[in-house]
This record gives sequence, C-alpha cells and structure tokens, in this order.
Amino acid sequence: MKRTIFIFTILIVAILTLFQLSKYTIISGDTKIEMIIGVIAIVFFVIGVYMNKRSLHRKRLPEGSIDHKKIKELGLSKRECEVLNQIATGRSNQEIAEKLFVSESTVKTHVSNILMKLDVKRRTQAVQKAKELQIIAF
Amino acid sequence: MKRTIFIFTILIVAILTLFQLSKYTIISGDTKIEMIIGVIAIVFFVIGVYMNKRSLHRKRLPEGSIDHKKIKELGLSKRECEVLNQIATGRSNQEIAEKLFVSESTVKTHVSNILMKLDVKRRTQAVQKAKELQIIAF
DNA sequence: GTGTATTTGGTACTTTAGTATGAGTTCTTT
DNA sequence: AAAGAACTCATACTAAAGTACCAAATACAC
Repeated sequence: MKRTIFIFTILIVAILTLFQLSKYTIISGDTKIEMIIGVIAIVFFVIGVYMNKRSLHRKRLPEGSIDHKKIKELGLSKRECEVLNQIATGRSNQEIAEKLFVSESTVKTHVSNILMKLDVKRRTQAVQKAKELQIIAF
Repeated sequence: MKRTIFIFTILIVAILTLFQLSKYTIISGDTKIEMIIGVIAIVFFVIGVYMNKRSLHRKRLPEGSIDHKKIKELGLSKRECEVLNQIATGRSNQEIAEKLFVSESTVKTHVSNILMKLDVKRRTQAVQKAKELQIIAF
C-alpha cells in the first residue's frame, strides 16, 4: 500500500513537471509543438499501459484468496489444508512428510481424512475438487 | 488479423487528426494550450489502457486453446493427450480404460510414456506440469 | 482441569500406480 | 509395398497410495 502511494506521488509530480515544461518551452518558442505533444502522448500511453497491467495483476493474484467458509463447512483443519496444497503441487506422501517434518504415516492419515472430507477416492480427484471449491491457491 | 489492421488504421487516423486539430487550434489562439495537452494526455492514456487489455486478453483467454507447438516438442501423441486430460480430471487407470474403451494395460503404457515425455515421476506432477505448459484445458 | 479436536505416529493390509519388456495391429508416409 | 510411428495388450514386478484401527501427545475452549 505504501508503494502504491509512492508510485502515485511520483506519477503526479512527473505529470505536473511535464505540464510546466511544455508551457515553458512554448513560451520560448524555439521548440516545435509536435515534439511536446508527441512526448506527452508517449508518456501517457506508457502510464496507461503500466497502470492497467498493475490493476490486472492485483485482480489475478488475489484469486489465491481461499474460500475459508467452504473449508469450515468441509471440516478441514489447518494441517489438512497444508497437506492438500502439497498434494496439489504433485508431491508424494514421502516428499510431503519431509517438507512438513512429519512421518509418512502422519501424511497418510491426513490424506485419508482429506479424501473422506472431500468425498473423493484419489488424491488426483481431491486436487480437482479442491480447485472447483476454491480451497487451494491454484 | 484483419481486425488488428482495422483498429490500427483507425488509431493512426485518430492520432493524426488530433495533431492537426491541436496545431489548428493553437494558430487560432483562442484555446488554452493546457486544454489540448490534457485532451491528448487523456486520449493516449485510454489508448494505452485499451491496447494493453487487448494484448493481455489475447494471452489469457486462448489458454482454453492448447499449446500445440509444445505438444509436438514433447512428442505427445493424440492418444497420450487424451489420457493426460483424463488424468487431469482425477480418473484412475481403470476408469480411463473404460472411458476410452481400451484395457488398463494400454492406459498404463500411455501413462508411463506421458510421464517420461513430461519428465515427471507421478501423475499428479504430470497434471501440474501440463497446466504450466498449457497443454491441457484447465 | 476436563473434555473435545487436532496432530502425530504405528502396524498390517489392500489397492492403485508405475516400470520393464515384448509383441501384435493399424495407419501413415515415402 | 516397406518402414516407422502410434496404438494396442499382456505378464511380472516394484513402488506408491490408500484403508482400518489403534493410541499417545498437544492444543484449546469452557
């Protein structure tokens, strides 16, 4: 949020400077008007492209925001959600165990519970359903 | 492609018109230079936003269409792609076999080849990678 | 502090997934 | 028609994944 304010401040300053500059140059009369207009056009075009990109990014990334209501409905615990996300990245039980510093048995228990709660039979289906329900960040 | 040329033509015409208009108005001397610059700035800002949106849309929406080049690069056959899509829906080898009217052995062979070509070890990873490479419709 | 839910872990077992190898069939390309 | 790629299927095997059942440590609310 601080960065946004910072960027906007710089932007406004830049715009005002451009305005002043253009006025000043016109009065002195030794620069062609086309040049100034060209510069302004390019600058604002770039600004337009840049700001649009930023706003679109902001909309895309927070799709990572998860449906916490549905998670509660399904009764998924924190740990189970972690495991579910690990499954979604394509990791094996063994790899998940190493990543979360627990035994493979524990992971298997979690996986079993996840499959039950999501009402599916395989981990691949779990990933599919989790995506549909938007309870994972993918 | 035709539409792109059409849009660009209109754009260039609009820009030239603006230039001429600005020059004309300055000569007549009864409009303030700030107004003209402001209009140009706004117009080019809008153009920037619009064009950026279009180019981004072109990249995002046809994600439903698959990267056929990459499929060829990887050497994936038609059947293998079908199996890959089935895997992505969370189906088991047995279920895929029934869906495609072949034996489970055949499916296993396909899956093995897919894993090799995608350079992964598990079907869950294959789904993950296939999504990244945009070779499945998900 | 008592009870409930979570997290952890184990054993034993069944099922599914994946590998390796070989081979017959179909389809296309030259 | 011959070569090569793609598709098919089988057997035998190893490796994961998943189930069932149990149990202890921890956390947390009441």
